[in-house]
Amino acid sequence: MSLATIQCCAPIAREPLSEGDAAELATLLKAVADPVRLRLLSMIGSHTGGEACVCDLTDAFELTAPTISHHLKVLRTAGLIDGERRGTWVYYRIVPETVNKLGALFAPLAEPATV
Amino acid sequence: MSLATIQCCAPIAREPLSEGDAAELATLLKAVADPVRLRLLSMIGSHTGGEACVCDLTDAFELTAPTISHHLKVLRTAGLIDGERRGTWVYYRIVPETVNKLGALFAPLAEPATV
DNA sequence: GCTCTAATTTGACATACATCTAAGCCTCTT
DNA sequence: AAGAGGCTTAGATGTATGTCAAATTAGAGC
Repeated sequence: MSLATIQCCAPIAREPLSEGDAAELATLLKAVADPVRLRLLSMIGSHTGGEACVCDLTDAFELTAPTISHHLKVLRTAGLIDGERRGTWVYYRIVPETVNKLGALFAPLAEPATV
Repeated sequence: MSLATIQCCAPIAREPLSEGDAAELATLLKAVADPVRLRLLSMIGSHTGGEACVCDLTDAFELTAPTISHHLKVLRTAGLIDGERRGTWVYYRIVPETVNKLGALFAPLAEPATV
């Protein structure tokens, strides 16, 4: 790691995003830019075993099952979660690699060391 | 820092977000969940001196000045950038604290150490 | 096979949003 | 003070999106 990598700002502020990268990242960000989907994501990720049943998620909101299902589909299409049917129920879990993409985009490259 | 903080997942996956926190974060994320605004943010942040003139930004897109102005306003309202008029031109710069909020939300709490 | 529950899909609707044109405001220059 | 350039605001319009009700698929158990 060179000194050049030590600076104050996130990767998004290091160099201009290409049009293509921006479009791809915007799609990912749109998926999480909703209060219900943020809560779904955090509920799935923090649930025991790292996975949650749709039934648990639906009960936690004052929304209909189709609406929750819609939001889960948006998250799954974006690659943020992955679903699996086991018997009667469907379980979702987080895809950490995709979440990390967002973390990398906004994470500061270094702490404000001595300053 | 205790051992408990060393785990695989981002803070969003640590515990369920409250309704209020989710709403606040969603507002912030909506501001960046647009390809034009992502590029604006990265162009401003990576520009020499950490600030960019609106004129530079407008020329970089095939969009009208009012549209760019609108996007800048969205970013500014979200607290992601801050603008200042100096003479004829208006300069924008990034507000790192706000960007860091997003970084903190999605950043893994620890590297996949030995695994 | 039939029924019940879990979850998704479809279609409709109201709202939110990205974009443009036209108009207005601020600053510098002449 | 009058004009010109830079930027924002206001209003209009087409598209995208969040939500629900109704219909559909899938599995479990009787």
